[in-house]
Amino acid sequence: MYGPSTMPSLLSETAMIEYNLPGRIVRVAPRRHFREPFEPADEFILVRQGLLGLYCTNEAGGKQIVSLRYSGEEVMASEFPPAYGLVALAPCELLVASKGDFEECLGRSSPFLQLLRRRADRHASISYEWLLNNGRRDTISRVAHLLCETAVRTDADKAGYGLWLPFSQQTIADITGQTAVNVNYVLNRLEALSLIKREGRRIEFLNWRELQCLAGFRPDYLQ
Amino acid sequence: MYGPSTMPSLLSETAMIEYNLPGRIVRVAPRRHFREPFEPADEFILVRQGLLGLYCTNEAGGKQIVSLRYSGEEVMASEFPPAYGLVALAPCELLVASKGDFEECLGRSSPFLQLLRRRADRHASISYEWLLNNGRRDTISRVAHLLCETAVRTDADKAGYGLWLPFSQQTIADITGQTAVNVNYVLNRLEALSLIKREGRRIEFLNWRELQCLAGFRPDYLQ
DNA sequence: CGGTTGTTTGAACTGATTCAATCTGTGTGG
DNA sequence: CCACACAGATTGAATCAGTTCAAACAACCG
Repeated sequence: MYGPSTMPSLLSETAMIEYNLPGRIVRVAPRRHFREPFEPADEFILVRQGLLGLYCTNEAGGKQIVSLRYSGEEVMASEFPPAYGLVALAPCELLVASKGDFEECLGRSSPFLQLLRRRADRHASISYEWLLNNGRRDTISRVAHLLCETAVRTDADKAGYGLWLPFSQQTIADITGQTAVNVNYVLNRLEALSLIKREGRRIEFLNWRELQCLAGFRPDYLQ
Repeated sequence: MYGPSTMPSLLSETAMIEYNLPGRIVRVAPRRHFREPFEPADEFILVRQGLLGLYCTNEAGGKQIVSLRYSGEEVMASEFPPAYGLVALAPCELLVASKGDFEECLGRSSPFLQLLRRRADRHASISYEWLLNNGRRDTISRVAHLLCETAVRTDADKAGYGLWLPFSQQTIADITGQTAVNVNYVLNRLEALSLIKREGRRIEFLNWRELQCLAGFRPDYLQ
């Protein structure tokens, strides 16, 4: 994919994709659905800026966010229309490439393939952790866990100024499988426990160690 | 991987793996843990017979089964020790191959790679569906959904003699994130609704259509 | 300014858990 | 063949975590 001298050495993984894959840039406003469940997904998507959520819905209209793609991460094309749709959880700038171009690029470059395998692996690990979270932890631990994961994935400062949460409380509810009302209670509880301090969506971690413990958070699964 | 004339044409996908990948055969008794969480996973595993569960545990010892691998399916090797362990949910016969041999085989054959990508895709779809299930459906729908999924994945007869469930009620609880006691209630409820009939672990589907509806089951995600 | 999205709070309700006990089937060793 | 152990299934009663419904409030944006 990249010849030894044709590419700057400290280009990040993501830039490596962007550099090699032809595609169009699409901007999506927050809360907009970029793709509905069961629509064909014959395009590869790279999130250049923003945050994309993969969501499923049940018959009653309940929404469950099943995966998050932060800036620099990707959504694979799939052979069959997937059961999940895509929402922009923040203003997004996407690089959208055709499946053909993507496959071609994949066939051309072994490092590119390696990279995507590693990433698929990581997404799977996170799914498993979320299943554990939603299946076997109470709501306060679930929210605490999401805070920890978000801090690590966005590389937030765990001691100083903290984390700017990219989620509304409703979105936290959609991720952790509960109601927005309860998320509000739980955030207050975390604050009452002196584990975090809140100002709007900004979260300051008052006791990162203790919060991880309550959440059962072990960053290993993020590699 | 296979030359046009060196391989019988109706060999299944799985046989294709088995045929090409050197490895040792391991037998695992039911309920035995084949690998604990956070142990290195430097081997590729093919389930030749039986049923393997990938599970995670929380601090309190609660177990969550996060994925199932039926006969013919595989567990990938991973670069880092994964947070999940492996349990045999039925007597298992596994083909265990070294990561080196696996990678070599992968590099050699493009169809093999395609196959594994398709499978990884499917595993991801199932994880997403499980997240929706555990996050946004009540316990009766969750169990109904698992019954439907199991019937389709094991290719059970949906009208006639039905399905032999490979799970104890505790295992169903570990998959659907509830207690074994409640699973028992729920199975009785499904029977009272005349959706299924039970004799031990054998499930007869009295109204497959209606059961799918209650479960919110759409087989699409299984391809 | 008015409309929309998001946050907060209270009170009533309920689905599911917890704890505890009993019962069934199955395999094992004496 | 019986006795025993063990995994699994079943049932009941008390409790509680989290939902639901409803309403008010704050913040944001064009």
